[in-house]
Amino acid sequence: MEKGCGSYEQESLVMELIQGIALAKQLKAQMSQEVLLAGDTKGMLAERIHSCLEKALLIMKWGGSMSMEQSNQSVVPSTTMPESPLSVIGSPRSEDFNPGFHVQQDGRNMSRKRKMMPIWTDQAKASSENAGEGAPEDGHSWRKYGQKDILGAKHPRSYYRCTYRNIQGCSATKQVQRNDEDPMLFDITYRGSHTCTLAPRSKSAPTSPQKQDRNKQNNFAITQYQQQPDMLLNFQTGLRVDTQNLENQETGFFFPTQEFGHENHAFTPSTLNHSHPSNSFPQSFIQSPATSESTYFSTSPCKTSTFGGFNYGQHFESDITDIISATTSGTNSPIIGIDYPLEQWEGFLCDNQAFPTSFSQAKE
DNA sequence: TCGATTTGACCCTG
DNA sequence: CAGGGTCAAATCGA
Repeated sequence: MEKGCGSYEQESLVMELIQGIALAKQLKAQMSQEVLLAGDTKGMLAERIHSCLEKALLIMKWGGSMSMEQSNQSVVPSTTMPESPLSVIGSPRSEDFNPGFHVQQDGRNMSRKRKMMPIWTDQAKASSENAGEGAPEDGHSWRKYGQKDILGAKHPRSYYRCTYRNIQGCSATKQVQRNDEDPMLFDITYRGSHTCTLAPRSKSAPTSPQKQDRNKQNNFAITQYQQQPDMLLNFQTGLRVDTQNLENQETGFFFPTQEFGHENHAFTPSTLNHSHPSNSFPQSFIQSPATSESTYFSTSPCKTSTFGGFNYGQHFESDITDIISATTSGTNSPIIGIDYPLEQWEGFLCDNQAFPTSFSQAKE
């Protein structure tokens, strides 16, 4: 794989992120008691900082992780959101690195692909509108393809895939199941990320030709982890770095995808390896498809998510090697890289020692 | 008519 | 072999 920008800088970034995580943990710990007494705003903020730092770290290490062995230095996420009953899905599943593969008719490929899927869990509370109905709207267009009664579960599990699967080979799927304890809650498990460039359901997010050109220029083309189109849009058009409002912001820390804005998402990668980030800058964010839109269109103000399932286990390396080679050697893969120059990241990181300060979406 | 949903069957994994 | 995940034909509805 081609190296992106210098690994030294990237490693430094990773170190900074690790430090940030540690600091956030400290902050969270110190605040925990008062949080219990005085509401959770600060605690939530700390939690979000922590979670987002972890996420950022994972992002930073994403590319490098491909060639690294499992490390005991993993930054193990220690917490989930207090209100989240979800735990990390820690099974050693990785991700769908090549959504460009069409729908496999071959069962072996399919199972292999299934194994490679990244997994997020999310939890959304049913709104009054959709209470008693299906899964809450998350801004993406899903098509139900199955339903199954799950052993020990009171409610059946529904299976959805991206509507644009056939058109663009988008491999994103999700499973929706009502929570046993609270039927108003939906446990949502996402697999794979959206590779479709068609506009999400609730807003138009056209992919400009310039974006694709710039992607080529950036040449970060790690394509195995595809982006949410809306996320690309966020990066391209809406991202701004706000280093001043952090303390004033009730909701504080916005990740570029916005999902941390007013929803309580806990990003808890099951594994964050710490080793040399020798690969190019990771292009892809691990992002819950639901959350990319949910800030705008959330059906619920009470939503938690957990990211997990990334475990670069023994099978990972061999699996990914095949796919990486397949992907990088090809020229017609549906590459959608982050449309955000690395220099901007670096600048951002360098200019904000207390990284992350605050991402927020520039909304009109 | 076409896209979405339902549902029984089949396949894969552990 | 059991259970979960997906397929695909049948059905529904706009």
